[in-house]
Amino acid sequence: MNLTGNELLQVFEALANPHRMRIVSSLREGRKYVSELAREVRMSRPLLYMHLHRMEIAGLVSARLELSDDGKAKKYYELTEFELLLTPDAISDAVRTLTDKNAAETSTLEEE
Amino acid sequence: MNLTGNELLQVFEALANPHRMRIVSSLREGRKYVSELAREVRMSRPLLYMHLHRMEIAGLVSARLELSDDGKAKKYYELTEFELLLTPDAISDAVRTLTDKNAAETSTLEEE
DNA sequence: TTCATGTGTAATATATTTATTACACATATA
DNA sequence: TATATGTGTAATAAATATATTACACATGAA
Repeated sequence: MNLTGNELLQVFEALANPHRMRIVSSLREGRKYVSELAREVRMSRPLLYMHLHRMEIAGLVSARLELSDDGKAKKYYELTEFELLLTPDAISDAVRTLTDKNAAETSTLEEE
Repeated sequence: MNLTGNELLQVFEALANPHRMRIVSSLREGRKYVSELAREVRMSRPLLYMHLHRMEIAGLVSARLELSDDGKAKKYYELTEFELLLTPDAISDAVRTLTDKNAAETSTLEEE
């Protein structure tokens, strides 16, 4: 798994929160839908959404909306299997591809 | 290296910032004193202090105040050699020792 | 004495993250 | 129809993190 500086930063940001660490732990048992997970980690659904979005952007989890037998739509979140070795060297390498701003645009033009 | 949940969280928090990632990268070249490092990473000294403190608490760096030949006191910061494998399992394990608050007190009494 | 170089911190402003509240909409069942 | 269960989001409040400014104090050299 070779991440750019910005990607690695997003992973750190995604993990730098106790709730999100617990979410990782909970999802390790298997995929769960949002309301289900919200009950488990004792969190309001809107708040959980926010946390899941951050984790999704970082690539830690992925989502999939399904229609269950009882007709309810359920959004299942699943854990990404990741494995990265964290060392000063690994971070230094990543820093070389770390841009100042997490600029949204993938523009060809680089600003001063 | 076996960290508790709270310790691991602090490491994530310490790394979840582009400046601090750059500091790790810079210190990998060798120890540096604060003003020197501030010039390298182009940051004001008070701000750098703040970042270094966070990293120090997380155990990523260590400091040592020395008296240099020219009589100036210089505070040298050095990188800790760390190596941790980041996987869902590792995080889950750590979560078991993750307390709700980063409570300062190491009290025997546990609050409800 | 003044200047350039260090350390150290308090007070404050700004920005970002985290959390809550209040909605809208859908399906199945009592 | 009312209730319980889902999804999804906008607006706002509260808490933290980040950044700046302004200090005090010290040493050596010009």
